[in-house]
Amino acid sequence: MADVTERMLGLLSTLQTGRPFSGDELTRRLNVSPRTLRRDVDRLRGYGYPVETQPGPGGYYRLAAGRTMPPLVLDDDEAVATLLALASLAATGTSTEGGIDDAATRAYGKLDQFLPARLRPRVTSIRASLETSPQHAPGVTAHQLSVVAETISEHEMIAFTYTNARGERTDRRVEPYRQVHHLLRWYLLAWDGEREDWRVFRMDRVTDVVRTGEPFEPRPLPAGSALDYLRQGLNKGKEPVRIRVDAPAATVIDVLKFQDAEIHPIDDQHTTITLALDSWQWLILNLAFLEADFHISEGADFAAACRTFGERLMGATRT
Amino acid sequence: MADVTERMLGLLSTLQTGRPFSGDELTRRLNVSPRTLRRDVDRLRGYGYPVETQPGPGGYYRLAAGRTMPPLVLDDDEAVATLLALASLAATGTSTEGGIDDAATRAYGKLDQFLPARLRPRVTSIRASLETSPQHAPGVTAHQLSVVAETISEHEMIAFTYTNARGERTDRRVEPYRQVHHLLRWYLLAWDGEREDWRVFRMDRVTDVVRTGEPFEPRPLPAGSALDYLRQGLNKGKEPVRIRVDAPAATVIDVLKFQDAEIHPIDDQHTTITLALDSWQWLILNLAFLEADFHISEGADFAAACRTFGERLMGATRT
DNA sequence: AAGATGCGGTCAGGATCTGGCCACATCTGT
DNA sequence: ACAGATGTGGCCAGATCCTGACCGCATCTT
Repeated sequence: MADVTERMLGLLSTLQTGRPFSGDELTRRLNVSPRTLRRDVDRLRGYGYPVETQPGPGGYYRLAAGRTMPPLVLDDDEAVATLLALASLAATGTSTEGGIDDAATRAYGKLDQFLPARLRPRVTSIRASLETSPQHAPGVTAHQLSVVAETISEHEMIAFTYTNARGERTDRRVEPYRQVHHLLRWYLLAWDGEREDWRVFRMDRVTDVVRTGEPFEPRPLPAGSALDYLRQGLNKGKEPVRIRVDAPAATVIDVLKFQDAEIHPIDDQHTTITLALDSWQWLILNLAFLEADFHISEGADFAAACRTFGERLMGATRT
Repeated sequence: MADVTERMLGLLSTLQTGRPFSGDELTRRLNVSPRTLRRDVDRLRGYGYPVETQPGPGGYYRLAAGRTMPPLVLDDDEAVATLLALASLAATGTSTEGGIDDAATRAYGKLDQFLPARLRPRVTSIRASLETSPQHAPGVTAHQLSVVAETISEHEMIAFTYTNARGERTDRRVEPYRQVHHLLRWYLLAWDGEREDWRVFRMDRVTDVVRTGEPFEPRPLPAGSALDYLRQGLNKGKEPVRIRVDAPAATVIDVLKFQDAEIHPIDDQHTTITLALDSWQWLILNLAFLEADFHISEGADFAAACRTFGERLMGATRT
């Protein structure tokens, strides 16, 4: 009895010629019974190969090659971009069965079979010459993301188990609205009925997703986009802060150009910054780049965060 | 446990990427024991696929060029991964005409034609429900990357103009060896004949690539991999820093995801970070986000910067 | 030398495969 | 309409293969 995989590879090779073969002919080639041949054909179909048949006199099995690889209208750049996108995603994850990175790896290994013959040498040369830096990111399964996407489209509630950052598990039942990809993480924006509020979940902490079959009436999103809401969630509160800096206004404007702040010169060498603080860490980064002394005139919470972090920095350097 | 044939086809796809994979990584992807993996590799060898290995630290399995691949189909997860990869790459860049992100955006819009009809509803629902966060990264054209890949494969010298970080332009003529994707940037590892040494170039600073038609005799790479050499080059002249953090490794990995650092757990609640210091300000930002105590074990310059900035923060809060 | 990788034999238990048999569906040619 | 030649899929008992665990070993790097 031959190795099954070997036989399947042989059958694939035979069928990829695109010719029709009668069952009788295939059983002779493979040296198996007609029943086993039928199982083999079913097996190929299970893997996604579109094997066509026709019963009756002159009946046959045939691999519908034209449907496996439909004519592609990707131009050269698009094909290369697809390849590079897969290479990049393949390097992002934990190499777990079912993970997106695993699926991306396999797709990356197959892509040339879906491109016109003229692009194959290019794919081969890119693959041979490209290295990607591994990037650790929490695993999410392609299956879970696509199930959730379908329930969003169909306005169907889902239930799942959520594990928060401290390891506590809760069962949730929500209306799903958007999935967001942000800084190597996948998030779900959903309405939580029990809490009567919007919630953002990290998809790598979501397990045991179940489709409830229960439809919901869509409600308006809580912000312009799910991404906006996600960002707001990551930045709590907005404390008014005023800082006097020992630096010229022009310097301050240059360093704080990505910060939404009001900047006024006091004199040639001193400047006032006024802003609504959303992240003390990002403001500290800007102040670090300024490399100038400063004084916090307003903003007790920010001052407290600075004191705490300052103490921490001093403590870190003690031997 | 997957059907053996299915698993072998998946393993073939994975190995076809040309990358080296450790046994550990493959066992995780395939969800089998190490012993079974070894049998699978033997099985592939028996079918004529030349799988190379290297034992010892950094050991791996890799598929050498040789045997033709059987016809392969995209499974559901692979199709989803392709879609997500394109979505992610489309959001990464500067939206410049000709850039990879531009091509990825177009391919993302065309993916349906790529896929069997049964997957179309899934693609549609993912597209409708997914948002991706824009990520600014230096732009590179798909055309340039593929031209360079071809010259690497064909051992052909290229000429180009290079603009360094200070804006100075030089003409270069080099032997190209590898393109590397690392932390959102594309690099080229090449041998520079004039300088008689290896050089790493950022591809977004490379312009006016010209194929010279002149072949070169390949020389051995300067390190185990181009990525290793790239890391050494990027780290050259930077201060080695070692920090002990009172936080679990998983938390640290989460926060330092865009930092090129080695992160090792000491125990459940303590972690060591080892890195070459690029910018003390950016590292301080990461440490601020960690919200945990830490101690600097190595890196006198960094410690001094922390002390100075700590004093500045403390001074800023005095009334 | 220690440790991290790959290697291959052996075993018991479990899983899958096989050919034969059967009733059935579909198609073509007379 | 019918006969015959094709493909279809369930069921069964017996045979075969696969698996993880265990073990001792080889190779490579630091």
